[in-house]
Amino acid sequence: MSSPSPPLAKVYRALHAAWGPQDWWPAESALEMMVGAVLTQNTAWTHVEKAIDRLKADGALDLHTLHDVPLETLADWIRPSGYFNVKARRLRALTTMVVENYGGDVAALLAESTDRLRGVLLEVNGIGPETADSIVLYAAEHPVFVVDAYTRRFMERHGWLRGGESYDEVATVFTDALPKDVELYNEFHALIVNLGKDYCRPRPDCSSCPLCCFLPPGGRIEQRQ
DNA sequence: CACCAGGCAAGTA
DNA sequence: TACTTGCATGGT
Repeated sequence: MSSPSPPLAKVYRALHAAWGPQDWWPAESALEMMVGAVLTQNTAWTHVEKAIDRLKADGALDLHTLHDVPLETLADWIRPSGYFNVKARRLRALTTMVVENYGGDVAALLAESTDRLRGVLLEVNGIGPETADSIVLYAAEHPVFVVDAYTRRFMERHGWLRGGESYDEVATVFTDALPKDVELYNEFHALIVNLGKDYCRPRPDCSSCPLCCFLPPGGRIEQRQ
């Protein structure tokens, strides 16, 4: 027995009709995309852009440069993205994995099967499920659904999750309800992030919210504490 | 001034 | 296993 899938295909169409393509992931290369995935952990994207701009300005957005410079130098480049000491170690762990196991060839890493790629990324200290799946979806372009805090909040507010589900359980709700399609998962995740945390708060006029027709039975979306 | 952003790992009970 | 805490800048 399984509970009915939430109407995620309809939700996606409503969001996409309202806001259009989100143009994720903004990056000129797979390496830049992977670096951004680490730098954006618990961090606003505008700050990540500053850090990536600094790397580019110094010609440092290169696997071997990132791998060879002192951690202190790396940390200084990425300072605007916050947690710079932690993230310097995480980037170093990532580049070390690519150098030691893939001869420094990012494309070779991304050519792994979905499950192997996800597993290899999760082995890297500092890469958890969301960062790994962001790389698998946006860099390798395999159809995995990226679950973040916004995804859970959005699903819980609509009554489609109770809360407390594991990462993989939440991802499965999406992959069970939708076709396995890279473009779809790409746009849907971006649209959910675009919803943000303060959408559709109870208010007299909710006409600007594209999701009013998906309110839970008997009411409006629950207000956050 | 407070709050928090496209998380994760390590420590504690 | 299930919480809690540290990490840090910069925008609102």
